[in-house]
Amino acid sequence: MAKVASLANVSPATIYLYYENKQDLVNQLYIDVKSAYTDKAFEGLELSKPVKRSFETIWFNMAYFKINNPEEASFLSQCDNSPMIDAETKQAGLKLMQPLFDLWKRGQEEGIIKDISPYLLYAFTIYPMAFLINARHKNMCQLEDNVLEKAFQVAWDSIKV
Amino acid sequence: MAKVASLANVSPATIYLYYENKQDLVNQLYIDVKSAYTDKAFEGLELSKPVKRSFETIWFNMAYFKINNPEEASFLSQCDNSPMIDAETKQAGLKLMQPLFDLWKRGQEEGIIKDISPYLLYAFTIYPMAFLINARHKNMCQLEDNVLEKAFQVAWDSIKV
Amino acid sequence: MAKVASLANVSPATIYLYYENKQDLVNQLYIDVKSAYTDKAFEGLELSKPVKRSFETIWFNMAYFKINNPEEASFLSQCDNSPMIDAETKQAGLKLMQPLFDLWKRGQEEGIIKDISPYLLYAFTIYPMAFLINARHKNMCQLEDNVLEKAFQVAWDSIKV
Amino acid sequence: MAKVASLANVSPATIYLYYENKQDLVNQLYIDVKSAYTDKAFEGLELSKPVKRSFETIWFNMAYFKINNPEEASFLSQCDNSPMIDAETKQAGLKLMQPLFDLWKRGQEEGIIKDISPYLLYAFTIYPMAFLINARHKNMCQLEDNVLEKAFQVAWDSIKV
DNA sequence: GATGAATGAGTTTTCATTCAT
DNA sequence: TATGAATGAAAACTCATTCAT
Repeated sequence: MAKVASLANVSPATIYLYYENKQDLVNQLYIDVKSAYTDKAFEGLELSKPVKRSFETIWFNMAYFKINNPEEASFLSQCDNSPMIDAETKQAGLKLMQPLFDLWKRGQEEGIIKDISPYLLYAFTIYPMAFLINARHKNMCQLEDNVLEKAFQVAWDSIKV
Repeated sequence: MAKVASLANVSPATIYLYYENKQDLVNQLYIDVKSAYTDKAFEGLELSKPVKRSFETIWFNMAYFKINNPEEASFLSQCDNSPMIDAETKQAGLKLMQPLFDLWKRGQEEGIIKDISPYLLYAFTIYPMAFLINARHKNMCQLEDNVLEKAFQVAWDSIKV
Repeated sequence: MAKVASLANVSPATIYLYYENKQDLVNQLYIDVKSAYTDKAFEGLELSKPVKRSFETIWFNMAYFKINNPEEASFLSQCDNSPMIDAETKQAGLKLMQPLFDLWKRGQEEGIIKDISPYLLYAFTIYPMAFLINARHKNMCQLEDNVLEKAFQVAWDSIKV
Repeated sequence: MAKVASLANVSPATIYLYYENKQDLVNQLYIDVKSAYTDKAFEGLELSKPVKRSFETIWFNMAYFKINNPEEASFLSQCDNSPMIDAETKQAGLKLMQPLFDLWKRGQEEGIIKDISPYLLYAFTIYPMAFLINARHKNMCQLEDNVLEKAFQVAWDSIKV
């Protein structure tokens, strides 16, 4: 908290005017970052377009957000894989993904996407990005545009009927 | 460290006879758990069998390890998504996966598996399990055997040619 | 101070327009509550009545005040038994008891009350109430009217000649 | 806590090896001081002696303890009149007074002491001492031996049949 | 007169680490 | 090898007080 205060050029006590405690600060930050992420994700989404097209848009939006904002991406990935965020807040974070879940449902109704739980769809198409970004960040793998194209192909192959 | 010592029925000072400091303890623990995980993963692996068969064995071995050892799985997932483990140690952990990488290479040479970086293969077939186990742990999704079968199908579809 | 301000629907800064600092606020509050207490104590007092009669009136007035205003009673008792109030203010509080001291003096002149320091008289007849109210508050003892009558009897027996 | 640590010539952290937290420290201290007090109180008590004699012994023991240990006396009086000690611990403190309660019961069976609750007996004979010691400490009243004798007389008159 | 926002100087508590034995 | 006892340094948090508006 002292470091956060110092970065914000305020006294530690000031933080407590806006957040109940450290946990509350982290929770709210998580929601804020997740919102920025999903806002970007659904940017330029036209629901009149075919399901695959829309999914592609969302997928690349997410990928570019993570590539362009590695700190935010790393923060979200840490939060999602640890008990540092309480269940309630995580649930609220998931709700922000609703448009994607709706799209998948439409895809399933159209017989384009496998009829499986959204958790599975998420796990195999969106969640893998975190790993790739992480690896990229450590210079362990490149993510040029053609690799990204391939990655999307893999994601789509995994859930298309 | 005091809590670890207490759980081990040992004085805190004793820990420092075996580990240089906390970071060292965590690093070694990471390698130990990762070893237990990969040991299980490659159990019963017969390289004479076809690539898909072998991959299936490994995949289910991994899944069952995570389901049966949720604390270990959660620990590994936390480590892999945070800076708590240093890069060097993470690299050492990855090396333990070598047999899987070799198998994939063979699959690629046989024209069965997509010709993409092992990072992509890992990201889309193995990494997603962490999300599912996590979701399962929070009672957000079930992982009965038939769901597991479906999940494997998704994983395989993502990387098969 | 923030909590006090909030309960008063006022900004913390506003408190400092009326009180120099926290100590001053507590001091003034002490005098205010003590005044309310002694005001009640001497209510309906007719000095024409015999000493014992008047003392009885005062004693029961005090008892009922404490029973009906447990928060005020507890506050006074805390103040009187701690260094939180400065000596000067405590002295001022004692002065509010003057009518009782005068009554005792009269009783002593009439040879009805033991010829001892008013501190002793106070200690053995008034001060004990604090203990009883406290005990009552913790459901450790009842204080129905007949118990109160007995208590007064005890108090009177202690100082009557 | 820092001040306590400093007085004890230890680091603040050391306190937490012996006490869970500040509340626990205060609670244990309360019990310790109360024990020292009651130990003194019942010193030289011979139950073969008559009730009044025994009570006198206890009463003066208590008085001298408070006179000789004003800091301890003040601490106990602050604790007993404030919510700083939790109910459970206060109850434990009261149990240390058991021998006095037993004596009173005997006195009541012998028809020497008024047949009233021990809370009343305590409130009117023991509790007043706190006030006197306090007043003495502020040079508001003297407590020479003859005053003490008088005070005991008052106490005894209040509860004797 | 009133206040919203801020804070300096504290508070209690934690924790990785050490060292004499 | 093992440890009980200790701690320096820092953590999270609190609170009486101030001041520009």
